[in-house]
Amino acid sequence: MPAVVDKAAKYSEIVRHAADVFSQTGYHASKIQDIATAAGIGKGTIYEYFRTKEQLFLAVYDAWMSEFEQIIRTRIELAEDALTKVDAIRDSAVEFYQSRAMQAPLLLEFWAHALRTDNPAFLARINQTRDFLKATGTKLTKELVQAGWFREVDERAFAKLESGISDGIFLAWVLDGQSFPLDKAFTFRQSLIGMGLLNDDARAVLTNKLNTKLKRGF
Amino acid sequence: MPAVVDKAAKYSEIVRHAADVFSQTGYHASKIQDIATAAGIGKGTIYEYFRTKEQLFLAVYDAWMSEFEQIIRTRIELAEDALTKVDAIRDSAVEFYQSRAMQAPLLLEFWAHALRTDNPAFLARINQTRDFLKATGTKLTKELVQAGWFREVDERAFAKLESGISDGIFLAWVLDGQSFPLDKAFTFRQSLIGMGLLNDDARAVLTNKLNTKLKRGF
Amino acid sequence: MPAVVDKAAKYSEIVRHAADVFSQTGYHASKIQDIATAAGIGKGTIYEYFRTKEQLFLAVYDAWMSEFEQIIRTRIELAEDALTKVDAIRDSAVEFYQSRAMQAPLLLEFWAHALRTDNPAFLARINQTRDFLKATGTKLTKELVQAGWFREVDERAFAKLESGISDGIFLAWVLDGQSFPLDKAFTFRQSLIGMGLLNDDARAVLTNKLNTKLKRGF
Amino acid sequence: MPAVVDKAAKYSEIVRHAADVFSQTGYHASKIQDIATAAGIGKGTIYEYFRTKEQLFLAVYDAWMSEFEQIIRTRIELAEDALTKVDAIRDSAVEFYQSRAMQAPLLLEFWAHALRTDNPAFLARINQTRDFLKATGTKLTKELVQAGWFREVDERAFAKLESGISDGIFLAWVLDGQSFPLDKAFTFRQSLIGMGLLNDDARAVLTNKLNTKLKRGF
DNA sequence: GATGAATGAGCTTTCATTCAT
DNA sequence: AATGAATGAAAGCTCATTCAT
Repeated sequence: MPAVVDKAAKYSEIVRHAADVFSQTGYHASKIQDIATAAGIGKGTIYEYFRTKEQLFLAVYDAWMSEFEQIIRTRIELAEDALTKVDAIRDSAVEFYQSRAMQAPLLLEFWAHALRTDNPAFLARINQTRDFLKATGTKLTKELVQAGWFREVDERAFAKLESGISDGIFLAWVLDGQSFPLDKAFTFRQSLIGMGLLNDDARAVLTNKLNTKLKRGF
Repeated sequence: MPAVVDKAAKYSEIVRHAADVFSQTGYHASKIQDIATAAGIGKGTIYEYFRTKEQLFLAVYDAWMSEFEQIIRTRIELAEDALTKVDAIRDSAVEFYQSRAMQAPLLLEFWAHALRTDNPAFLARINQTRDFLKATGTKLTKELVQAGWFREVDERAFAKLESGISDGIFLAWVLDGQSFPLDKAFTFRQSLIGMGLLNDDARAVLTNKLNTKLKRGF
Repeated sequence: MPAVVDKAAKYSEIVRHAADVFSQTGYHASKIQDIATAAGIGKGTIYEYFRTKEQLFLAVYDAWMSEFEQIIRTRIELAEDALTKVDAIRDSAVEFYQSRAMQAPLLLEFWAHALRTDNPAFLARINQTRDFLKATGTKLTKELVQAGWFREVDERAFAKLESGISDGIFLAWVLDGQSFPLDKAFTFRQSLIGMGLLNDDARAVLTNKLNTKLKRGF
Repeated sequence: MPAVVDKAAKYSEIVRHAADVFSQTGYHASKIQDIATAAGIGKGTIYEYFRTKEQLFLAVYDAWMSEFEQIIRTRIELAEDALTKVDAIRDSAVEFYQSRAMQAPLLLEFWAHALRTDNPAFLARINQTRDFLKATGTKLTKELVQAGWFREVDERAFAKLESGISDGIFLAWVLDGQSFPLDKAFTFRQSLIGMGLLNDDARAVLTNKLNTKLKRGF
């Protein structure tokens, strides 16, 4: 009666340990043997589940991003109005990244690798999440415009920018050795954007609160 | 009477070809022999100028960033008022990245490597530019606030965010296969931020123009 | 059903071929690939059994010296009295070296290497055999003194000297291109030493035989 | 007005520093650059005086051995009778080796190299000294026999053995980390040999003194 | 299915030697 | 004569991947 009975469970088990080892050591410096040892299995067994080390790398990223998307999806569904949804997305991102502080550099490695490898699956997987976020953002922006909160704006462009900004803040956070509070930075950014996009009426209502946040920094 | 007479010139020559090869092939996949061949010199000669492949990588990044900083410095000096300086920085970044579209992925590799290597010089060099940009941004923001254009804001936080946003847009541009015009994206971002930070008076004056840009997207 | 079934057997197999290649070509000039080829295995396989080329060198020496010690141990046990033991040691050394005439220069290389490397295991292994020989010689000398054959002498010093003399003769033999009969040289040395250490009574009995040997030379 | 004016002086200068570097680091680990730096000259200059690194190694050994031979020659000439000459040779060897304790391992390396290189000059140079010592020893032994000190003995064999014994003691001294007094060991050896070869009359006279030395050890 | 022994392509780095100045 | 920049052969070692058991 082994703990792991089916292929899918063992697959996940390997991905889990690969994620640990890759995160700790980096993709290039990690050895298949290390992962096998961490997973308590034989080196050859990994090749029963993954054709190459690269495929395993992809699987790790896929697992993370699938979970990330799922978290956002769940939170958005729970949110009742557009403004709450905005907060839900922001909180999802912050929590996801913060809970994976150790793994963060691996995301950079993944992006770098995706731009170099011949395997198109890497960029494809990246774009899958980007597309999801852009679609979600676009839809949400439209709601905010229609609800009268936001002034008119090219929603797709705005969503794309927002997505990029999130990655940029994350990047700065990682490169700075995570020396500033990620949530505060995201909040600051939201105040700034809000101040810009809010309609004059909404803005008038919120101006004090936003001003305070802008002056506070992060 | 050789074409290259002094060590400094040869050093730069090697860095130049290393930049080419690394950009084309990626750091890990590039072989020292490739660089030597590209530079038309012997493999051993490279080691007369750089102790390791890693050091050469660092030199490539250093050369780029030094030039980047210099461009911004020059442009800012030429600018007469704070608003023009803002444009100068934006244009510098856009032009620098666009002229190095091919090399862009290497920057990602550099960041990823910096987070993994034991050599602290990598993160140090990254922070050198980041610090320069943050300092420049902070100073400029203060000017804009004092000149009455911007409302009050934590300047350091704002500069840090702006720097992160630039990287984020760049990242999105690279990962998207440079499928959107970088300058338009930067302009869009500037309009958005401007709309948020501009004082009510300035905003009133510029609102039409900014609205148009926000609606146009990128 | 491979010819070699367990790790220990393969280990010995590699050591055996390494001994051949090292002996033929010398340690520095031998390439790991040469040894692998000689052993009919892949280069990488050697590294499954030995961490470095140096370790393999040590293993070769260890195998030789272990066998050498074993031969002496066995012979001494078979000998019935002290004088026969003396002959047993002499014969063991002569036969061991003669049967390894080809490998002899490698011993010099080993000694030279032991004095240079940071790895203390080399000198340690050398001293293991030296200590064994010194202990054996000391014990034997005591027996000869107590039995009344030898006059009084500092046994430890004598054993140490004897050990050094053996190495010295071996060294001369190797450097002379093995141009004189090793066994004759050892016999000559034994006559000389015997003539010096024998008690007056024993000496009187053996004087003719010893004189003959001394006049005969080698 | 340079300190070194002629080729011969510079040649010696290079050999001197090469001896230092080789002794310290070992032949294989020493780099030509190190020697050039130690000698305060350019790397290329060494090649004006020595065709290869190997030739330089040979020159170092040659310089040492020439000096060694010269010392013995001088001392023997100063000695008045055969017995004093014996002491002169012994003292020469002891002093030479002791004054070069640091360089001793290099002699081993030289021997090992001589047995491996294609260059016959190495073994030739070694034999030059060996022949000198054997000739000197043979002549001296003949004198001692004729003077009635020694019993009859194959003088060439004895001289050869003595030479080997000296190297053997030296070897033991080096491998033991020079942990015993070299002069005492040589004296002990001389007592032992003397006790064996001395004629009955001479032996009777010296027996007490020799017995004491044998009991004292080293 | 699981394993790990075997493999060898691959790559950085070293350093003796050359030779243009 | 002296130099040191340039060179490239050379080799130890790694590690992803295979495959016989």
